Amino acid sequence: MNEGPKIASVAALLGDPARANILTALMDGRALTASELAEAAGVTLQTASGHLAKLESSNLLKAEKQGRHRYFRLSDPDVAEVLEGLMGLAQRTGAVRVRSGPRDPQLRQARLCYDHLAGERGVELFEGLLRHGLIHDAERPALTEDGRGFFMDFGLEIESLERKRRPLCRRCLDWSERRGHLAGALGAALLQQFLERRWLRQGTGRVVTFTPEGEQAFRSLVSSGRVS
Amino acid sequence: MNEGPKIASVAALLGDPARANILTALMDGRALTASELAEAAGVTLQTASGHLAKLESSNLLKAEKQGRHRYFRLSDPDVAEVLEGLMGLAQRTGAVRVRSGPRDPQLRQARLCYDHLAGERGVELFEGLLRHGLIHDAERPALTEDGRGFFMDFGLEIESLERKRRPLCRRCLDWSERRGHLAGALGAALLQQFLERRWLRQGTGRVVTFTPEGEQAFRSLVSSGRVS
DNA sequence: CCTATGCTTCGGCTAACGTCGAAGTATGAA
DNA sequence: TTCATACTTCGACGTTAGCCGAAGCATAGG
Repeated sequence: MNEGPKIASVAALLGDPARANILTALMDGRALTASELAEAAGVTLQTASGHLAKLESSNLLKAEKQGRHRYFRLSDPDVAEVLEGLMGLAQRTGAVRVRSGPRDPQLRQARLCYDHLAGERGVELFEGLLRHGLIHDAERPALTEDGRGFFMDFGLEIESLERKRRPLCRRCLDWSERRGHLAGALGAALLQQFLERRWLRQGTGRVVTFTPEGEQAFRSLVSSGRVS
Repeated sequence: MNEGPKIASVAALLGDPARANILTALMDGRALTASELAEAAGVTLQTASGHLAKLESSNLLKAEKQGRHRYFRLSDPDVAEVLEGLMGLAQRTGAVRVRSGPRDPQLRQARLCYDHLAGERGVELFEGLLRHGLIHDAERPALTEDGRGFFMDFGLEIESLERKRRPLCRRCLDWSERRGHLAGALGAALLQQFLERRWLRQGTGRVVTFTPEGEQAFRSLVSSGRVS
């Protein structure tokens, strides 16, 4: 009979609960590591690794190596569209809709990206530092003289950070904002400093939330390039 | 994490080759019987019945009883759209596109619908008979006096047909044309007559093809209401 | 009534695949 | 180098689910 492309293999790929969870976790366009996806899918790392290999070799996912992590994202917006369509069908088949928890908006706002700040706040911070000349070059960021002084005043041991093999500054793509945020040794040290100053509190999982004082101080830092 | 409706169960439904074949066979909007779908899927009737039950209870298919047949069709155009989307993904995953065989167009043109003529030709015949007053009432068709004479001249034993319990005329929905064609005892007898006169030759499966003479005679019948 | 046909249900067999423990590779940090 | 972390590969176990034979309804027609 008349048959188009075989949809069965693709659909079977999407039909496994673990893989479906992985894909839905990536639907907002972010890139996540294998470990994160394993947790999202509720399976062990080995199992997730197998799934990710299948999804990648079917061109549903693209992988990108960054350090010792592998970041996965949907290979194309089309994939997300089909997933959307399937969700539409799922509703009418009686599949339960799980209410989007309150954690997700929080996650987009401020979260840990391995060891530095990501999300809206992470992007704001990065762009604020650039704007006030504390770092320069958005693509290959580096510390300026002004920035050096500022961060040392802020309590960071810049010299010891520079002796590490790890690059001081690095741009990390923020997948919820599709823009850059600050990674590298400086990014990690800044996050630590934020936590020590109790500007930030670590929530469940990767979520971090600003304390009221932290919120105020962060605003000041971003807008004026200074800490009050 | 943030999860929408669970796509896994639906995708798993589409992920079985037999079910995928069933669904793709229905993608053009036609309604097919369980047996036809079993053949299309390449499985036995029992197996297909199980699949159809699942697809129906998931609201991907709607069933309609007609005599001792059950006609299945996609419950909604949305379903076809999602299938289309999956085909798109399937192409890039490297799934092979099977060229549309030559049988399908033939099938749309002229085929057996149980025991009478269906497809484009079936619809043409039905509408020709109506137009020339050989039958009347497209919804609940009945033989006219003119028609009675015509068909008896044509070689049909109308009187014995009328003694049967089976209704003489019946309208049957043609799913490739979405219009009516002639069923009932008269429809069956007409098909028999066409075959006996060698206007029609039975091909593989449900396909029937007109012979050159048959084509000409059929044209004349439809356009003028007479046989030359 | 009877037979034929279309379809469904039941039961058991089988194959496929997701799962995880354990071991192996690669990268980063000290 | 040494240790830790991130990830992959291998192997085996276990569940799932598709599949078909056989038997059971339901409808059509004689």
